[in-house]
Amino acid sequence: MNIQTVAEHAGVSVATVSRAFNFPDKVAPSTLKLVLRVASQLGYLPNASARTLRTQRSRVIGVILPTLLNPTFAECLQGIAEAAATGNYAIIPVVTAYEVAAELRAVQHLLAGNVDGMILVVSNPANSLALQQLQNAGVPYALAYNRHPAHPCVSVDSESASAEVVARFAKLGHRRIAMVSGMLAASDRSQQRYRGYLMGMENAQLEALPLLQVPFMEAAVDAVCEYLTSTPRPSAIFCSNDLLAIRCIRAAHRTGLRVPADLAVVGFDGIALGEDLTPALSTVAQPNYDIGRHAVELLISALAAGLSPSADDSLVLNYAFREGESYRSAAT
Amino acid sequence: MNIQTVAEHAGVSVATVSRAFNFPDKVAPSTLKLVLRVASQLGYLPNASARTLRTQRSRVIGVILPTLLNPTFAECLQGIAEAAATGNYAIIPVVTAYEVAAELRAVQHLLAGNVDGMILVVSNPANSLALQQLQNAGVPYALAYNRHPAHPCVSVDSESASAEVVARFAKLGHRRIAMVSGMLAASDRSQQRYRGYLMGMENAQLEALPLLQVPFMEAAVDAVCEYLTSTPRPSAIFCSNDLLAIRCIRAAHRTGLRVPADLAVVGFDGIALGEDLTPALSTVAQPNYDIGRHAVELLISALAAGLSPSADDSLVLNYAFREGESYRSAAT
DNA sequence: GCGCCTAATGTAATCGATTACATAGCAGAT
DNA sequence: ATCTGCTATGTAATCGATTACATTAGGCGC
Repeated sequence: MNIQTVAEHAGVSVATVSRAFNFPDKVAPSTLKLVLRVASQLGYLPNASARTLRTQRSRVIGVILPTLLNPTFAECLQGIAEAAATGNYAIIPVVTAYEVAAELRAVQHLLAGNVDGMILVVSNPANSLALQQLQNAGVPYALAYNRHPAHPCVSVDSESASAEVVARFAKLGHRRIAMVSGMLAASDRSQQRYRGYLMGMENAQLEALPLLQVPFMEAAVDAVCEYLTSTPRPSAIFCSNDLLAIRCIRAAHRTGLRVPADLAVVGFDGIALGEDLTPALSTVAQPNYDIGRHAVELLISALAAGLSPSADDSLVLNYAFREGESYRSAAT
Repeated sequence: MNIQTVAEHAGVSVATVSRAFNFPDKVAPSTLKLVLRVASQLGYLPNASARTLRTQRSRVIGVILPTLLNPTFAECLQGIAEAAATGNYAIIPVVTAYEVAAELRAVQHLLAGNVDGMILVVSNPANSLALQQLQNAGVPYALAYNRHPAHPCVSVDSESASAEVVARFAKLGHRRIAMVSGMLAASDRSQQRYRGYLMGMENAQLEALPLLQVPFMEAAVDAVCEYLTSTPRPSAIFCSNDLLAIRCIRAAHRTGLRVPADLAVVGFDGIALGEDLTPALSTVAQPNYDIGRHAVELLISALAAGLSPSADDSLVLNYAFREGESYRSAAT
């Protein structure tokens, strides 16, 4: 079913049919009604590829993110999906499993796919080949979670947030405050959070403990168990994300420690599930949904104006420390 | 950058360039090398819309699912995404928030978007307008999680699984076994699980308790708290999904009950997070990732053969009862 | 050396929209 | 009555690929 057929059935030209759909007030009201009736009778829907080919605009946004198995990104993608739908855009998500090679492939693939713009969460914007590729292709984009002065980013101030967590721990009397993260090399966020931790410790005049980097999520519980049975053990743990925090709590229980009585645990991300756990997860809650939503809105409004988002458009959203129940004063 | 330009730079015709990309063995090796070199120098990538327009195949799969805020579907989408990428397909996901009107809109939108096929999780395949629409558009599709004899589905036997859960409870001495679910009307899965519960109770010669239907996730904890303080309270609760189960555990703690000592809780879905909770969530683990993956593989292999998946292609995957720690013998 | 077959390449139609430009018709001004 | 200007509509070029069909050039058998 194409525009030609509709035109014939309605006894008008293809131009009129096209206008009926794209500029309804450019055709006589009677003609408009006729065309729309015929079109819906025939079940006509304008062919997206033809339109894209002609107009050079696809109304599709590519999305590149590490994984959907972390609810943080799933929540973010939900925000992206809804905002895109609202703006009449479709999305094509691609997952990278935190691998930079996959980021590059994804960009390449999406570029070939004629997307109008892209939202991405990259490993590290500072040295990302994917972003470079994107820039000299001239395709508009916005980063989510990442933070870099040279790129349009929607993020939160992970560093301050992390320092604040440490400050709270310190204020409650914790002295041995440890940090657990994934591999620092895998993400700029972990790095920022670690810097925040170090800063927080310095501010509190406490000695930073060696960072525990967990290479794989699956290895987390065992690694933390081992860490907790070494002496002297920390009284508080700050985790660079909520999934790790949940595993720390599990590790604590497994080694016979009660949370928060014997060990305080705070995460980072604010996944929705955390609130329903027992103990409710204490965490730095990022507005994951809104990070996605804002990134899309940023991109879409730039697209509407016919330009690319610039670094000046970057947004720093507020985080909120979520009290939870996995955290409290140091035992005395 | 288009095929024309590449052809000129390489001193060949557009047909040769096209063949170099699509049928490399139909051009002389020397020409092939030349064309590919020129193309990569110019950064040429075949325009997807033009190709789609001409070939009538987009290599895009539409995906319709309720939400990404439930890790069940996020895990499934991860499987879909990876399988699609492996098969060289892109995906366009659309979320419906469990609303049938949104399902219909999504189908319409994706049909207009020239997708080659669709994967969907609908509210109820038995009376889905979206599926009808899809069928008379002749677009190949496969359902995930849904179960219906007239459609190609990838699912697990929710009914048997649920009956099995009840049987296990009964075997451990539980007599007052309750079920909590979302609104039954919202999904065929809940209905199947409820039927399984009823069947299980009958098999165990126990009296089924009235079903607690929770209208919104946010209302779950309060609703369950109220339910648990009514007398006589159940000693075991079977939840139609893991998110509810997690909230039941929270509700139990809030009303002063220990899990599993005072109340046994079993969920359904097998979200990855459940394993890391304390107590580890007991649940009917569905292979969420594989459900997505198989649905895509089913669809892709039908597409490759130039036809639509049929109801006969339906797959019933195995579920596994995950023991967890939120469940044990009734107190005596 | 001639004809035939095959391999390599080229020419041009085609997919289905959008849109610049052309044209027709009609109202109002002069 | 003629001209001007505006509205409604039509004609045809165009976007960038794929591919049926045409053409050319060697290779091989006889």
